[in-house]
Amino acid sequence: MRGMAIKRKPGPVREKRSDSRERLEQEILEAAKRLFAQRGFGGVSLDHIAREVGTAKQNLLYYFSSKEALYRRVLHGVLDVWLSYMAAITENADNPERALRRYIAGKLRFSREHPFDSRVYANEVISGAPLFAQEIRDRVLPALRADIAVFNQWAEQGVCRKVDAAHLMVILWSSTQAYADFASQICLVLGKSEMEPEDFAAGEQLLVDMVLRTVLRVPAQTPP
Amino acid sequence: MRGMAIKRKPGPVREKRSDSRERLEQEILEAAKRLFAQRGFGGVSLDHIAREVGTAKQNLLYYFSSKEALYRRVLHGVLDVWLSYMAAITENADNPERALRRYIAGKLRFSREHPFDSRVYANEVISGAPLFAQEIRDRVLPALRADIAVFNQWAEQGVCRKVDAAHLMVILWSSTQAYADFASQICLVLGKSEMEPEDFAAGEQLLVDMVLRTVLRVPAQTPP
DNA sequence: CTCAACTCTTACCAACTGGTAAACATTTGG
DNA sequence: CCAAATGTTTACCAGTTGGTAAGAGTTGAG
Repeated sequence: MRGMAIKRKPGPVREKRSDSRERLEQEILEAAKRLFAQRGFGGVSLDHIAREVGTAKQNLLYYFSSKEALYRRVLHGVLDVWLSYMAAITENADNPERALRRYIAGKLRFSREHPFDSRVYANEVISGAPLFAQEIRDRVLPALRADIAVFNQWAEQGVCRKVDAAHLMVILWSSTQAYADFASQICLVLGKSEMEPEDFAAGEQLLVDMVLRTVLRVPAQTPP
Repeated sequence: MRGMAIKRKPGPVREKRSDSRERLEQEILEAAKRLFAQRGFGGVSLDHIAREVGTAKQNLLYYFSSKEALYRRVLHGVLDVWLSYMAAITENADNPERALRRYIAGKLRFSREHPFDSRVYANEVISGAPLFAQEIRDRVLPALRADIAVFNQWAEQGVCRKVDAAHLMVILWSSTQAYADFASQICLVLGKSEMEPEDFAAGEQLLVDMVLRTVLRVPAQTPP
């Protein structure tokens, strides 16, 4: 299948890996992510994941040295995605309203587009982040601290009301996250079997409204 | 053949037989709750719970007919506690500001006083509430619907701005819940090893501020 | 074509899983 | 006091767990 000129580039420090290897590795990670999201680390067996991918458990252990190693890889990928949606505030430090709007929109988009990533993250944090605290410290906290710093700067400049930025981030983070993690409950509340784009839009509008009313000095131009 | 005991049903037929039974049963439920909260249903073994209580796995199965039965009992208890903290809105339907203040305070008190209950609930919802959807439908939804109805009534009476009550409840619910479920992450953000009462107070103040600013027509008397 | 590296499968394993059956122990009512 | 009811422990089970060892198949560069 891969007869054509395989343009396996020099690659990062790795040796030559065939496309199929990379593809299967990715498939395993995807399946593992879905299952870990639903049942947590302890609730999933290697066999379970392997069957999902259509291979044998022992083959997973060829690609990943242990269950924990696989889980760590999943977590790492989750964090990559998560962080990629979170840069709005520092990128728009000159415009609080735009920064907040984009941040909320981004986090909600993450919840909609990557619900499994969100749930893996949530599961890990709920169990006390035993394997992940360090990575959170190293990668999430700096980003969060930067956001908080921007908030405080806005307050000092008088552009914004002085609010507790850390707790504001907690509220933003948790309520946007809820649209992925607690989707099954939100569906029950809304009386639907699945959330639709307009439900995310409604949540976004309300949350943006709440935050802007709280943070901005000048009333924001939100619809009545 | 021992004694004349015919096939003995392990299930409890009598209730007030002895205090010790009730006490141990409660101990088991508590330990199970703690472990399920941390690792989810699939991540905990009966043996694990039994050792925590200081008895043997087989004895758990004397008190609870199966692992799932035990888990259901835990969930049921969790929901009892959860609901007991949630009546503020309908109880104060005549006073929106007081209702919202008490609701938020109550939910946060629940998160502080019953973090394990909160996490068990969260775990169950994240995995799609496979064993719990019915009970949520029967017990949580009516309460939530009643709250939403009160909101809409306020809006119709012109006491409040018209907001999407369902999504407001999602935001309230998730952000208060976060102070239990995501405590480990909040601690990292706050740079503490454990949250203190003043952290809950700060979160409460901000959340109340946000909600009242959004919902009330007359600016609330929150501190600047 | 050849051979070594890469990928996958078969065969195991000891520890653990939820659960059953029965023996043993303790409490309790008469 | 004694027997029945209640509570706890021992013995066991078949299936699953994460993980190892080694062999078999496949691939591609020379």
